[in-house]
Amino acid sequence: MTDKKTFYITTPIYYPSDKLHIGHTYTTVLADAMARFKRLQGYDVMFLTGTDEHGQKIQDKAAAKGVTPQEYVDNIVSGIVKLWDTMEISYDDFIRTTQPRHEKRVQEIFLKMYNKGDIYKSEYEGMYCKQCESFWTESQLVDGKCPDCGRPVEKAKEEAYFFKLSNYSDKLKEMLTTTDFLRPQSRVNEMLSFIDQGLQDLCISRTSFDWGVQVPIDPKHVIYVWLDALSNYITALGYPDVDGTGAEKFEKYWPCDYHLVGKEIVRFHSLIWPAMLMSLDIPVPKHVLGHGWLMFDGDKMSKSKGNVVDPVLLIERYGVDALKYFILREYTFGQDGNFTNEALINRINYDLANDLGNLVSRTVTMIDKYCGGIIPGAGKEEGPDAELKALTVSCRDKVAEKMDRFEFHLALDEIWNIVRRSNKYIDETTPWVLAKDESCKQRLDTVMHNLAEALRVVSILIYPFMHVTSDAMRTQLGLPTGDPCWEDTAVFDMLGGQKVEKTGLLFPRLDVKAEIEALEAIKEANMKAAQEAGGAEQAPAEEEAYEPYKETIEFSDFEKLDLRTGVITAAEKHPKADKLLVFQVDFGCETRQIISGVAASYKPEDCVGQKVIAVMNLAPRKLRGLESNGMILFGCGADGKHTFASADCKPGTVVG
RNA sequence: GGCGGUGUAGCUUAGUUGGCUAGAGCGUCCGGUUCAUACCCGGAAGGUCGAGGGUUCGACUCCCCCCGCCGCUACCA
Repeated sequence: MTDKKTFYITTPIYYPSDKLHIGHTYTTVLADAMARFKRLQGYDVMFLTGTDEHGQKIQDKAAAKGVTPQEYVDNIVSGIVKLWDTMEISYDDFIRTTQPRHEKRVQEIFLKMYNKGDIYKSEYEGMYCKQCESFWTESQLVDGKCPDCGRPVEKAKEEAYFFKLSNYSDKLKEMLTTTDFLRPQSRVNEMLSFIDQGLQDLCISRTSFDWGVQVPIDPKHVIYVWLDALSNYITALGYPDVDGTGAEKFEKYWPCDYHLVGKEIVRFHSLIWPAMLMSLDIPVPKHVLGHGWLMFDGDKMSKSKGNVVDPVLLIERYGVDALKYFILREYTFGQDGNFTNEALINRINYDLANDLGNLVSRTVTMIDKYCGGIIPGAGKEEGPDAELKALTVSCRDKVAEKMDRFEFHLALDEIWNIVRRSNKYIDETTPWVLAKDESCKQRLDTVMHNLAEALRVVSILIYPFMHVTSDAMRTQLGLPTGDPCWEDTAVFDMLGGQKVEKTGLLFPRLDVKAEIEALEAIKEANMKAAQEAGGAEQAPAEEEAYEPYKETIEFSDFEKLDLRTGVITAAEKHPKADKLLVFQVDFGCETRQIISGVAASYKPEDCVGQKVIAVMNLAPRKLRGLESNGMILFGCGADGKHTFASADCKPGTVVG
């Protein structure tokens, strides 16, 4: 038992159906830096990450590969663990939703909520996206497809258990408005307006697949995604205490200090998750932090485009610390960031090689040359000494302040102020001039001492962000490596007598042009591979091509459709809807008004004169106040673009 | 359409409760230095702080309106 203040931070648990990319790396690196920083400050830290391994998608993928779901996820998860090892992520626990410790507790959580009366059985009907494991109401669909991933959905109906999310609307609103639970603040309004539109109860079980945690009171159901996945944050701490071993960790670390999540899952973490906890009568987390996405050359990264950045490749080329530094220094938490190879190489060269690396190199070299390799003790203060000292020892508070606001980039910038000031200090004191004059030996020693001190402090401050480099610096300064002491950043004159050790360059300077060419070449190869990928398991675009056929129908079913050609005689934007165009279509015998959701693909004026095929006998329906009488057929691309389906014949011709 | 965010030098961006010549990094130009990874240090040029209007002694900072971009959300028979 200690009295240390605790700090609990989590990443989302990742879905192991694909290789992780730099987006996952981003979240995890942020969490890792924060965890390491808090440990350095003396907190008792619990840093949790893991994997969310259930669901139909994994069951399907495993089946396609001819392995069991467990074998399938074991394989991928081992890769994820390896990646975090490579990245030297300092997690304290790695939870997998297929572990017994999780499964039995999720069942218990289900029971608790059920006994509370917050879970009821009903029937779910909706459009289901396998990829996202999400049901959507028809109105949520985009072009009849999953609004999240754009893939086709299928109608599904099944008996299911529901969580009374709607019961918690008021409490959630109160939580969001009276606390700083959710950051950045701009997301709060989005959540509030989402609540105001009426929260629907949440479907939390499925019967259509069985790769999941069994519902304890109804074996044919498995617990479905969010109840299973979100619970990891407490099951990992041993809640609920199902085996009588006590939930010490839960007592100690809950409520969580920070759930770090990408902006795409902010909603689940700030509505469903707290509501679940309210149902369980346990405190909600202190904060949910939504961060932005990393884009690539201004584009959203996606497998199908082949512009996914592979962290392993970058680590192999530049080292863990370089990649971490770049990620933490270049981007602002909460905002989207743009990843470019040029920015990466530039950061490495300017900040790491030129500024920090070169500073260490020149300092150690001079101590070697001028002081026989031994760091001199403190001397008389003069000239710029005071300024260097003051800046150096005051840095820690500024860093801590920035870190408390998750401003990693500003925290690093603060540290680099010491680096920049030190380089300037060398120019001001000109040690090489002092070295030529024996009478200046004392001053020279003092200058060398001060530089070594500044570097010592830097080596501690960068530890949470770049511990490999921190250790390397300390080795060169003749200091012990391993966990440095936070308190040592507040004092200046600690060194004297240590033997410096030249161990080589911290960061070699890169040939910008050559590196970018090399990275571009790799990217080109990836894009080409993505395009040529025959394996349907790769790109969504490929899956699109193999979109499963719908159920076979009889000719008599087909005959029910009345398809005819027409020509658009007038088109205008729907006055009350952004995505809708209102067409007047001449079918020979009559002109009808038909509305289509294609405003993103066509300008009204470009549609006039367009020959179309339409379903004539579809029941009329009002859309935002205007009646649509029939349906015009379009080809629907994966990117949401529509193309008119047409036959080149005169209006009114029957299509069949 | 509703709600919210955002728009600052060529690029990336700081700017707390309105107040000294709007800061920084990269790029560009000029100069200095040689301990160091052709690095480092200094200086300069470059901003109508998206457009317009208002409040004020004074606004990048507050108010109104407009434009651009982004997010959430509604409409896609």
